[in-house]
Amino acid sequence: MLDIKFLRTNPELVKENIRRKFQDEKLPLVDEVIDLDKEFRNAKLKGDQLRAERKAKSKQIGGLIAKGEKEKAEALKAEVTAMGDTLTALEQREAEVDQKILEIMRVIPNIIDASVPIGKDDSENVEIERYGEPVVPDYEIPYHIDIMEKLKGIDQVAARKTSGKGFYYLCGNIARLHSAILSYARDFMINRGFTYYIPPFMIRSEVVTGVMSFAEMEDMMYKIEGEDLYLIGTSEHSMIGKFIDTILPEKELPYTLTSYSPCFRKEVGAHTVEERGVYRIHQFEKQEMIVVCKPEESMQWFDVLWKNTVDFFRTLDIPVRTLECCSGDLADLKVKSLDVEAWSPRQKKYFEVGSCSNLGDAQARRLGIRVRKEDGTKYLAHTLNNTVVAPPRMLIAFLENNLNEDGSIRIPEALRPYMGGMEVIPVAE
RNA sequence: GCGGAAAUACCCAAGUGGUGAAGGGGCUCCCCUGCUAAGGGAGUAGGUCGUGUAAGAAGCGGCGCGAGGGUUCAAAUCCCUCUUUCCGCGCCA
Repeated sequence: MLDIKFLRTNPELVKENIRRKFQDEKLPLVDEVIDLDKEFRNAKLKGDQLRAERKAKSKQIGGLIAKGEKEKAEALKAEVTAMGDTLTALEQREAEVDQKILEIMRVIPNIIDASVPIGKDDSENVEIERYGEPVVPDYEIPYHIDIMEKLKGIDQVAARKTSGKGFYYLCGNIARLHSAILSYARDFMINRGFTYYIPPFMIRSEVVTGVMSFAEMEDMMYKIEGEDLYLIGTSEHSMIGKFIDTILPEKELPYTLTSYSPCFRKEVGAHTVEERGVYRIHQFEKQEMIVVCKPEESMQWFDVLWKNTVDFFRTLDIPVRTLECCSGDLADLKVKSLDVEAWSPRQKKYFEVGSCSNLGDAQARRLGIRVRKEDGTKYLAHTLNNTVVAPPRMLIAFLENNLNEDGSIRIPEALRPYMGGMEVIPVAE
């Protein structure tokens, strides 16, 4: 979310940014919100004046009553009552316009970083760098579900019975592998100086509407019936929610946090749940990183964050590449974003396993995340987030890249301590 | 889950409808004093919005006493809903 003052003084810049994101349909919103802003400030000024008058007169009434001058008091009362309707109407309009402004400001995209490549959609994202050799072995790599089934590691039939499409039972060594990856990811991030968090898995609607739009909420969030609670779609929801309306002492920055949580998503909308597979599902688990820092440091942290993910995957012998989101593929709140993609030897292409974002001060402005300097002055923090790993999806890459010809799975050295020393997951009898 | 009590500033805390939300501690500045302690004086309601401006300055104004509504000429104060904390009981991995 942009600062309305910034928009007011730089409307052309904001429009140019909208064009660069190929959202021309939003162009009229800029002038519209400028007009609304004018109206709001007008109404506010008039309202303030009326309120000041009411306040002063009410005090006079008190004085008159104390002195016993009842008639004068009554006359004054009538005056204040008379201005009541005007004020009520004004206040209503004020609130209405304010709400409208907020709605529009939430839709006008954040100013993208100068380094973001211009492009319409994800087909124009730009590859930054590859890490590791994308190998295609000379034996066939089966679909990941088939690999898992051969290892007796998944039961989707039962999951459909108990929970429906988009759920899974992981079992045996695959379930253990899943947990091992998360534990390893946790320690990996702790070793890089991040603080480990296990957040609430349910949050109040107040927090949900803070971190996403109503449309997103409808399409993603599961609501608990009869409670004002929603299942989180990512730990970012509770981790950023934690900072809503807070003023942080500057000396405590940066906050570098890594959180684990299950994630629940309805996945209504453009993509639907995968019929067969664990690529897009209603429930998964994820290790995440969150950084809250000074504005001048956010780009450095951005680099640190995505490199963490790359390093993590490399220690598991999975080739990855990073892909920079072009302007059109960048979510409205983001200044800059990179996808980390893992190699799929079966599909002979890379696929998304993580997403690293710098939100600049937009999220902080929307949620009231401020920093107080030693001298007492305040500014908005910058926020960033990135996936460390989301195992069910990453298992696809893991299994495909570490599959032996006989169907067994190599366990990379880094992971062995978390698998009880196991070097290979053997084919089930 | 039930019953009771509570929520005011950095901390403690007064305030049951009426002019500027007491008082104390702490903190900041000043005075006094070989130094320190003690003492004296001044300041200290965050935050946010508007106005103002070269400016995120000064000044002025609105809102603001856990949050949101309501009653009233006027609400920290009265009413309703919610949240949180403490105490007691119940339930529970």
